[in-house]
Amino acid sequence: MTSKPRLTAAQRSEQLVEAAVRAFAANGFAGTTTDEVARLAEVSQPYVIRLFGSKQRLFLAAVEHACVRIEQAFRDAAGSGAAELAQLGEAYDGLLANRDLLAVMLHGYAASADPAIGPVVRDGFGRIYRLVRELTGAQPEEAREFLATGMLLTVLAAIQVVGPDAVPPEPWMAELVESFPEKSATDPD
Amino acid sequence: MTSKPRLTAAQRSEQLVEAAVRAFAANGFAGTTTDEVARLAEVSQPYVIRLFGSKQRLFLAAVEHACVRIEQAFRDAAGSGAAELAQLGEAYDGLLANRDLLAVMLHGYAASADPAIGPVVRDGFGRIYRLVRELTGAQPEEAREFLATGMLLTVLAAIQVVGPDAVPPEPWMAELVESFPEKSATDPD
DNA sequence: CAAGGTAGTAATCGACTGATAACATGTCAA
DNA sequence: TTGACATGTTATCAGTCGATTACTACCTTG
Repeated sequence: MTSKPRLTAAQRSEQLVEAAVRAFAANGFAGTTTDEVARLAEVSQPYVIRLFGSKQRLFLAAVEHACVRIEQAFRDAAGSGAAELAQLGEAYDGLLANRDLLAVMLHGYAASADPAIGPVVRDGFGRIYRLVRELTGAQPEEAREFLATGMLLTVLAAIQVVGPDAVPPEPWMAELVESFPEKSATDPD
Repeated sequence: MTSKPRLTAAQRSEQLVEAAVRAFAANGFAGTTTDEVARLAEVSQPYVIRLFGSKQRLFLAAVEHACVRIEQAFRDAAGSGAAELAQLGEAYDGLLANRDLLAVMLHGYAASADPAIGPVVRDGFGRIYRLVRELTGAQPEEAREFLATGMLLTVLAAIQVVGPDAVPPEPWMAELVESFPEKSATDPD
Protein backbone atom coordinates (compact mmCIF):
# COMPACT_ATOMS: atom_id res chain seq x y z
CA MET A 1 0.00 0.00 0.00
CA THR A 2 1.25 3.40 -1.02
CA SER A 3 1.42 5.29 2.26
CA LYS A 4 1.89 8.96 1.54
CA PRO A 5 5.14 9.86 -0.09
CA ARG A 6 6.91 12.97 1.08
CA LEU A 7 6.18 16.04 -0.98
CA THR A 8 7.89 19.37 -1.21
CA ALA A 9 6.35 22.13 0.87
CA ALA A 10 5.10 23.76 -2.34
CA GLN A 11 3.38 20.59 -3.52
CA ARG A 12 1.85 19.92 -0.13
CA SER A 13 0.64 23.51 0.11
CA GLU A 14 -1.02 23.20 -3.26
CA GLN A 15 -2.74 20.03 -2.12
CA LEU A 16 -3.81 21.74 1.09
CA VAL A 17 -5.30 24.67 -0.78
CA GLU A 18 -7.46 22.28 -2.75
CA ALA A 19 -8.57 20.59 0.45
CA ALA A 20 -9.21 24.01 1.95
CA VAL A 21 -11.45 24.96 -0.96
CA ARG A 22 -13.57 21.87 -0.40
CA ALA A 23 -13.79 22.37 3.34
CA PHE A 24 -14.40 26.11 3.35
CA ALA A 25 -16.93 25.75 0.54
CA ALA A 26 -19.01 23.54 2.78
CA ASN A 27 -18.77 25.41 6.08
CA GLY A 28 -17.27 28.84 5.57
CA PHE A 29 -14.37 30.47 7.35
CA ALA A 30 -15.55 30.39 10.95
CA GLY A 31 -17.38 27.10 10.53
CA THR A 32 -14.42 25.11 9.27
CA THR A 33 -11.67 23.72 11.46
CA THR A 34 -8.07 23.45 10.39
CA ASP A 35 -8.31 19.84 11.43
CA GLU A 36 -10.95 19.13 8.79
CA VAL A 37 -8.68 20.52 6.12
CA ALA A 38 -5.79 18.53 7.50
CA ARG A 39 -7.79 15.30 7.37
CA LEU A 40 -8.92 15.96 3.80
CA ALA A 41 -5.29 16.31 2.78
CA GLU A 42 -4.18 13.50 5.09
CA VAL A 43 -1.66 15.48 7.07
CA SER A 44 -1.59 16.54 10.69
CA GLN A 45 -3.36 19.68 11.81
CA PRO A 46 -0.25 21.45 13.16
CA TYR A 47 1.44 21.01 9.81
CA VAL A 48 -1.33 22.98 8.15
CA ILE A 49 -0.66 25.83 10.53
CA ARG A 50 3.06 25.60 9.95
CA LEU A 51 2.72 25.83 6.21
CA PHE A 52 0.22 28.70 6.18
CA GLY A 53 0.89 30.49 9.45
CA SER A 54 -2.75 30.74 10.45
CA LYS A 55 -6.22 29.58 9.53
CA GLN A 56 -6.95 32.99 8.12
CA ARG A 57 -4.07 32.85 5.66
CA LEU A 58 -5.22 29.39 4.57
CA PHE A 59 -8.66 30.80 3.88
CA LEU A 60 -7.17 33.66 1.90
CA ALA A 61 -5.18 31.17 -0.16
CA ALA A 62 -8.38 29.22 -0.85
CA VAL A 63 -10.22 32.36 -1.96
CA GLU A 64 -7.34 33.41 -4.15
CA HIS A 65 -7.20 29.95 -5.67
CA ALA A 66 -10.92 30.03 -6.41
CA CYS A 67 -10.60 33.39 -8.13
CA VAL A 68 -7.74 32.20 -10.29
CA ARG A 69 -9.61 29.07 -11.28
CA ILE A 70 -12.69 31.09 -12.21
CA GLU A 71 -10.62 33.46 -14.31
CA GLN A 72 -9.05 30.44 -15.95
CA ALA A 73 -12.46 28.97 -16.76
CA PHE A 74 -13.48 32.23 -18.43
CA ARG A 75 -10.28 32.44 -20.40
CA ASP A 76 -10.66 28.85 -21.57
CA ALA A 77 -14.25 29.47 -22.60
CA ALA A 78 -13.27 32.55 -24.54
CA GLY A 79 -10.55 30.81 -26.49
CA SER A 80 -8.39 33.10 -28.57
CA GLY A 81 -9.87 36.31 -29.88
CA ALA A 82 -13.16 37.95 -28.95
CA ALA A 83 -15.86 36.04 -27.09
CA GLU A 84 -19.57 36.36 -26.47
CA LEU A 85 -21.01 36.79 -22.99
CA ALA A 86 -23.02 33.64 -23.67
CA GLN A 87 -19.80 31.64 -23.90
CA LEU A 88 -18.74 32.86 -20.47
CA GLY A 89 -22.22 32.04 -19.25
CA GLU A 90 -21.72 28.44 -20.24
CA ALA A 91 -18.38 28.47 -18.43
CA TYR A 92 -20.26 29.68 -15.38
CA ASP A 93 -22.67 26.76 -15.68
CA GLY A 94 -19.64 24.51 -15.70
CA LEU A 95 -18.43 26.08 -12.47
CA LEU A 96 -21.85 25.58 -10.93
CA ALA A 97 -21.52 21.86 -11.48
CA ASN A 98 -18.50 21.85 -9.17
CA ARG A 99 -20.06 24.21 -6.67
CA ASP A 100 -16.91 24.46 -4.54
CA LEU A 101 -15.24 27.39 -6.25
CA LEU A 102 -18.34 29.55 -6.32
CA ALA A 103 -19.25 28.48 -2.78
CA VAL A 104 -15.86 29.57 -1.50
CA MET A 105 -16.37 32.91 -3.19
CA LEU A 106 -19.75 33.27 -1.52
CA HIS A 107 -18.20 32.58 1.86
CA GLY A 108 -15.54 35.12 0.99
CA TYR A 109 -18.19 37.77 0.29
CA ALA A 110 -19.86 36.95 3.59
CA ALA A 111 -16.60 37.18 5.51
CA SER A 112 -15.49 40.44 3.90
CA ALA A 113 -16.29 42.44 7.00
CA ASP A 114 -13.00 41.08 8.33
CA PRO A 115 -10.39 43.71 7.45
CA ALA A 116 -7.87 41.06 6.40
CA ILE A 117 -10.32 39.24 4.13
CA GLY A 118 -12.22 42.07 2.49
CA PRO A 119 -9.32 43.42 0.41
CA VAL A 120 -8.46 40.01 -1.02
CA VAL A 121 -12.06 39.26 -1.97
CA ARG A 122 -12.58 42.71 -3.47
CA ASP A 123 -9.43 42.38 -5.49
CA GLY A 124 -10.45 39.00 -6.86
CA PHE A 125 -13.93 40.23 -7.71
CA GLY A 126 -12.48 43.25 -9.46
CA ARG A 127 -10.16 41.08 -11.51
CA ILE A 128 -13.09 38.94 -12.63
CA TYR A 129 -15.16 41.97 -13.57
CA ARG A 130 -12.34 43.43 -15.63
CA LEU A 131 -11.63 40.09 -17.24
CA VAL A 132 -15.24 39.76 -18.37
CA ARG A 133 -15.11 43.15 -20.00
CA GLU A 134 -11.74 42.46 -21.53
CA LEU A 135 -12.63 39.07 -23.00
CA THR A 136 -15.98 40.06 -24.45
CA GLY A 137 -15.63 43.79 -25.02
CA ALA A 138 -18.88 44.17 -23.10
CA GLN A 139 -19.99 47.57 -21.88
CA PRO A 140 -20.13 48.09 -18.09
CA GLU A 141 -23.91 47.65 -18.19
CA GLU A 142 -23.65 44.28 -19.92
CA ALA A 143 -20.87 43.08 -17.64
CA ARG A 144 -22.90 44.18 -14.64
CA GLU A 145 -25.92 42.19 -15.81
CA PHE A 146 -23.71 39.19 -16.44
CA LEU A 147 -22.28 39.34 -12.94
CA ALA A 148 -25.72 39.92 -11.46
CA THR A 149 -26.95 36.72 -13.05
CA GLY A 150 -23.84 35.01 -11.78
CA MET A 151 -24.47 36.16 -8.23
CA LEU A 152 -28.06 34.94 -8.40
CA LEU A 153 -26.92 31.55 -9.66
CA THR A 154 -24.30 31.37 -6.94
CA VAL A 155 -26.94 32.03 -4.32
CA LEU A 156 -29.41 29.61 -5.87
CA ALA A 157 -26.73 26.94 -5.82
CA ALA A 158 -25.92 27.70 -2.19
CA ILE A 159 -29.55 27.37 -1.13
CA GLN A 160 -29.84 24.23 -3.21
CA VAL A 161 -32.34 25.46 -5.74
CA VAL A 162 -30.04 24.66 -8.66
CA GLY A 163 -26.99 22.48 -9.02
CA PRO A 164 -25.96 18.95 -8.06
CA ASP A 165 -27.47 18.93 -4.57
CA ALA A 166 -30.70 20.71 -5.39
CA VAL A 167 -33.75 19.77 -3.35
CA PRO A 168 -36.96 18.56 -5.02
CA PRO A 169 -38.27 21.70 -6.73
CA GLU A 170 -41.31 23.52 -5.45
CA PRO A 171 -43.40 25.40 -8.01
CA TRP A 172 -41.67 28.75 -7.56
CA MET A 173 -38.28 27.10 -7.94
CA ALA A 174 -39.24 25.42 -11.19
CA GLU A 175 -40.68 28.67 -12.51
CA LEU A 176 -37.59 30.66 -11.57
CA VAL A 177 -35.17 28.09 -12.97
CA GLU A 178 -37.19 27.84 -16.19
CA SER A 179 -36.97 31.59 -16.61
CA PHE A 180 -33.27 31.36 -17.40
CA PRO A 181 -32.40 31.37 -21.09
CA GLU A 182 -31.99 27.82 -22.31
CA LYS A 183 -28.49 26.53 -22.66
CA SER A 184 -27.87 26.41 -26.41
CA ALA A 185 -27.20 22.71 -26.70
CA THR A 186 -24.79 22.28 -29.56
CA ASP A 187 -26.64 19.16 -30.54
CA PRO A 188 -24.18 17.06 -32.51
CA ASP A 189 -26.90 14.84 -33.93
CA MET B 1 -31.00 55.74 36.31
CA THR B 2 -33.41 53.47 34.54
CA SER B 3 -31.91 50.04 35.06
CA LYS B 4 -33.63 47.61 32.78
CA PRO B 5 -37.27 47.04 33.45
CA ARG B 6 -38.57 43.51 33.31
CA LEU B 7 -40.11 42.61 30.00
CA THR B 8 -42.35 39.77 28.99
CA ALA B 9 -40.62 36.85 27.35
CA ALA B 10 -42.22 37.84 24.05
CA GLN B 11 -40.93 41.40 24.26
CA ARG B 12 -37.46 40.29 25.28
CA SER B 13 -37.37 37.76 22.48
CA GLU B 14 -38.27 40.42 19.97
CA GLN B 15 -35.49 42.59 21.30
CA LEU B 16 -33.09 39.67 21.12
CA VAL B 17 -33.98 38.95 17.52
CA GLU B 18 -33.08 42.50 16.60
CA ALA B 19 -29.79 42.18 18.42
CA ALA B 20 -29.23 38.86 16.69
CA VAL B 21 -29.76 40.45 13.28
CA ARG B 22 -27.08 43.02 14.01
CA ALA B 23 -24.64 40.47 15.38
CA PHE B 24 -25.16 37.77 12.76
CA ALA B 25 -25.08 40.38 9.98
CA ALA B 26 -21.56 41.27 11.02
CA ASN B 27 -20.08 37.83 11.64
CA GLY B 28 -22.39 35.14 10.32
CA PHE B 29 -23.73 32.09 12.09
CA ALA B 30 -20.54 30.30 13.08
CA GLY B 31 -18.63 33.54 13.66
CA THR B 32 -21.07 35.03 16.15
CA THR B 33 -21.26 34.08 19.82
CA THR B 34 -24.47 33.99 21.78
CA ASP B 35 -22.68 36.17 24.29
CA GLU B 36 -22.32 38.97 21.74
CA VAL B 37 -26.04 38.90 21.10
CA ALA B 38 -26.71 38.84 24.82
CA ARG B 39 -24.52 41.89 25.40
CA LEU B 40 -26.18 43.81 22.57
CA ALA B 41 -29.54 43.20 24.21
CA GLU B 42 -28.12 43.66 27.71
CA VAL B 43 -29.17 40.32 29.09
CA SER B 44 -27.16 37.35 30.25
CA GLN B 45 -25.96 34.75 27.78
CA PRO B 46 -27.77 31.81 29.39
CA TYR B 47 -31.02 33.69 29.12
CA VAL B 48 -30.61 33.91 25.36
CA ILE B 49 -30.29 30.15 25.23
CA ARG B 50 -33.27 29.69 27.51
CA LEU B 51 -35.52 31.82 25.34
CA PHE B 52 -34.48 30.30 22.02
CA GLY B 53 -33.29 26.82 22.94
CA SER B 54 -30.12 26.99 20.92
CA LYS B 55 -27.91 29.34 18.94
CA GLN B 56 -29.20 27.76 15.76
CA ARG B 57 -32.80 28.58 16.52
CA LEU B 58 -31.80 32.14 17.33
CA PHE B 59 -30.15 32.38 13.93
CA LEU B 60 -33.23 31.01 12.25
CA ALA B 61 -35.34 33.59 14.03
CA ALA B 62 -33.00 36.32 12.79
CA VAL B 63 -33.21 35.07 9.20
CA GLU B 64 -36.96 34.82 9.39
CA HIS B 65 -37.16 38.33 10.82
CA ALA B 66 -34.98 39.67 8.02
CA CYS B 67 -37.21 38.06 5.40
CA VAL B 68 -40.33 39.51 6.92
CA ARG B 69 -38.81 42.97 7.11
CA ILE B 70 -37.73 42.79 3.47
CA GLU B 71 -41.19 41.70 2.40
CA GLN B 72 -42.60 44.57 4.44
CA ALA B 73 -40.29 47.05 2.71
CA PHE B 74 -41.50 45.83 -0.68
CA ARG B 75 -45.13 46.02 0.32
CA ASP B 76 -44.65 49.54 1.65
CA ALA B 77 -42.91 50.62 -1.53
CA ALA B 78 -45.68 49.17 -3.65
CA GLY B 79 -48.42 50.97 -1.77
CA SER B 80 -51.92 49.88 -2.73
CA GLY B 81 -52.53 48.61 -6.22
CA ALA B 82 -50.01 47.65 -8.88
CA ALA B 83 -46.39 48.70 -8.62
CA GLU B 84 -43.41 49.05 -10.91
CA LEU B 85 -40.24 47.03 -10.41
CA ALA B 86 -38.41 50.36 -10.19
CA GLN B 87 -40.35 51.17 -7.03
CA LEU B 88 -39.20 47.93 -5.42
CA GLY B 89 -35.71 48.74 -6.62
CA GLU B 90 -35.77 51.93 -4.61
CA ALA B 91 -36.99 49.97 -1.62
CA TYR B 92 -33.99 47.70 -2.10
CA ASP B 93 -31.71 50.72 -2.06
CA GLY B 94 -33.28 51.68 1.23
CA LEU B 95 -32.49 48.24 2.62
CA LEU B 96 -28.89 48.60 1.43
CA ALA B 97 -28.52 51.67 3.59
CA ASN B 98 -29.19 49.51 6.66
CA ARG B 99 -27.08 46.63 5.43
CA ASP B 100 -28.03 44.37 8.34
CA LEU B 101 -31.10 42.71 6.86
CA LEU B 102 -29.48 41.92 3.54
CA ALA B 103 -26.26 40.88 5.27
CA VAL B 104 -28.16 38.40 7.43
CA MET B 105 -29.75 36.99 4.30
CA LEU B 106 -26.34 36.62 2.70
CA HIS B 107 -25.08 34.72 5.73
CA GLY B 108 -28.22 32.62 5.52
CA TYR B 109 -27.45 31.71 1.91
CA ALA B 110 -23.91 30.81 2.88
CA ALA B 111 -25.06 28.64 5.77
CA SER B 112 -27.74 26.81 3.79
CA ALA B 113 -25.68 23.66 3.54
CA ASP B 114 -26.83 23.05 7.13
CA PRO B 115 -29.95 20.89 6.83
CA ALA B 116 -31.73 22.87 9.53
CA ILE B 117 -30.98 26.25 7.97
CA GLY B 118 -31.43 25.56 4.25
CA PRO B 119 -35.20 25.02 4.33
CA VAL B 120 -35.86 28.23 6.23
CA VAL B 121 -33.68 30.31 3.91
CA ARG B 122 -35.18 28.72 0.81
CA ASP B 123 -38.68 29.35 2.07
CA GLY B 124 -37.93 33.00 2.77
CA PHE B 125 -36.31 33.46 -0.61
CA GLY B 126 -39.28 31.84 -2.31
CA ARG B 127 -41.71 34.13 -0.50
CA ILE B 128 -39.77 37.18 -1.66
CA TYR B 129 -39.69 35.96 -5.25
CA ARG B 130 -43.40 35.34 -5.28
CA LEU B 131 -44.11 38.66 -3.59
CA VAL B 132 -42.15 40.52 -6.26
CA ARG B 133 -44.18 38.89 -8.99
CA GLU B 134 -47.41 39.44 -7.13
CA LEU B 135 -46.83 43.12 -6.35
CA THR B 136 -45.63 44.09 -9.82
CA GLY B 137 -47.21 41.55 -12.08
CA ALA B 138 -43.75 40.95 -13.50
CA GLN B 139 -43.05 37.91 -15.66
CA PRO B 140 -40.65 35.29 -14.26
CA GLU B 141 -37.87 36.68 -16.46
CA GLU B 142 -38.31 40.19 -15.13
CA ALA B 143 -38.52 39.03 -11.55
CA ARG B 144 -35.41 36.95 -12.08
CA GLU B 145 -33.49 39.95 -13.40
CA PHE B 146 -34.70 42.01 -10.49
CA LEU B 147 -33.49 39.44 -7.98
CA ALA B 148 -30.21 39.03 -9.84
CA THR B 149 -29.53 42.72 -9.50
CA GLY B 150 -30.49 42.46 -5.85
CA MET B 151 -28.04 39.64 -5.26
CA LEU B 152 -25.26 41.60 -6.94
CA LEU B 153 -26.01 44.64 -4.79
CA THR B 154 -26.09 42.46 -1.68
CA VAL B 155 -22.67 41.08 -2.53
CA LEU B 156 -21.28 44.50 -3.44
CA ALA B 157 -22.47 45.80 -0.08
CA ALA B 158 -20.90 42.86 1.72
CA ILE B 159 -17.54 43.40 0.08
CA GLN B 160 -17.84 47.11 0.76
CA VAL B 161 -18.01 48.34 -2.80
CA VAL B 162 -21.33 50.08 -2.22
CA GLY B 163 -23.19 51.19 0.87
CA PRO B 164 -22.37 53.00 4.10
CA ASP B 165 -19.03 51.34 4.78
CA ALA B 166 -17.72 51.32 1.23
CA VAL B 167 -13.97 51.60 0.80
CA PRO B 168 -12.43 54.35 -1.35
CA PRO B 169 -13.42 53.33 -4.87
CA GLU B 170 -10.89 51.98 -7.31
CA PRO B 171 -11.54 52.61 -11.02
CA TRP B 172 -13.35 49.35 -11.67
CA MET B 173 -15.61 49.95 -8.67
CA ALA B 174 -16.57 53.42 -9.84
CA GLU B 175 -17.24 52.10 -13.34
CA LEU B 176 -19.38 49.24 -12.07
CA VAL B 177 -21.35 51.39 -9.65
CA GLU B 178 -21.91 54.02 -12.33
CA SER B 179 -23.32 51.36 -14.63
CA PHE B 180 -26.42 51.04 -12.46
CA PRO B 181 -29.44 53.02 -13.65
CA GLU B 182 -29.61 56.33 -11.85
CA LYS B 183 -32.00 56.63 -8.99
CA SER B 184 -34.80 58.86 -10.26
CA ALA B 185 -34.49 61.64 -7.71
CA THR B 186 -37.96 63.07 -7.19
CA ASP B 187 -36.42 66.50 -6.90
CA PRO B 188 -38.85 68.60 -4.86
CA ASP B 189 -37.24 71.89 -5.90
C1' DC C 1 -50.20 38.14 52.86
C1' DA C 2 -49.14 33.83 50.91
C1' DA C 3 -48.03 31.29 46.92
C1' DG C 4 -47.08 30.16 42.45
C1' DG C 5 -45.59 31.37 38.14
C1' DT C 6 -42.46 34.29 35.36
C1' DA C 7 -38.15 36.98 34.40
C1' DG C 8 -33.55 36.86 34.91
C1' DT C 9 -28.66 35.76 36.73
C1' DA C 10 -24.30 33.50 38.56
C1' DA C 11 -21.58 29.72 38.44
C1' DT C 12 -19.82 26.23 36.00
C1' DC C 13 -18.78 22.54 32.77
C1' DG C 14 -17.26 19.80 28.91
C1' DA C 15 -16.03 19.91 24.39
C1' DC C 16 -13.63 22.09 20.84
C1' DT C 17 -9.96 24.46 18.42
C1' DG C 18 -6.02 27.26 16.77
C1' DA C 19 -1.56 27.53 17.79
C1' DT C 20 3.15 26.28 19.91
C1' DA C 21 6.98 23.38 21.06
C1' DA C 22 9.54 19.54 21.02
C1' DC C 23 10.73 15.75 18.63
C1' DA C 24 11.27 12.28 14.71
C1' DT C 25 12.31 10.93 10.06
C1' DG C 26 13.71 11.18 5.52
C1' DT C 27 16.86 13.30 1.81
C1' DC C 28 20.76 15.05 -0.39
C1' DA C 29 25.21 17.39 -1.13
C1' DA C 30 30.08 17.27 -0.07
C1' DT D 1 29.22 8.62 5.55
C1' DT D 2 27.81 12.38 7.70
C1' DG D 3 25.69 16.40 8.75
C1' DA D 4 22.48 19.81 7.81
C1' DC D 5 18.18 20.99 6.13
C1' DA D 6 13.40 20.02 4.96
C1' DT D 7 9.25 17.24 5.81
C1' DG D 8 6.17 15.78 9.05
C1' DT D 9 4.16 14.13 13.76
C1' DT D 10 2.87 13.76 18.79
C1' DA D 11 1.78 16.01 22.81
C1' DT D 12 -0.15 19.72 24.80
C1' DC D 13 -2.04 24.12 26.06
C1' DA D 14 -4.78 28.23 26.77
C1' DG D 15 -8.74 30.33 25.42
C1' DT D 16 -13.46 30.17 23.86
C1' DC D 17 -18.22 28.95 23.65
C1' DG D 18 -22.78 26.75 23.89
C1' DA D 19 -25.38 24.77 27.14
C1' DT D 20 -27.07 23.15 31.93
C1' DT D 21 -28.13 23.77 36.71
C1' DA D 22 -29.33 25.99 40.56
C1' DC D 23 -30.44 29.97 42.35
C1' DT D 24 -32.66 34.88 43.09
C1' DA D 25 -36.05 38.56 42.44
C1' DC D 26 -40.29 40.12 40.91
C1' DC D 27 -45.16 40.29 40.03
C1' DT D 28 -49.78 38.85 40.23
C1' DT D 29 -53.90 36.91 42.09
C1' DG D 30 -56.90 35.04 45.37
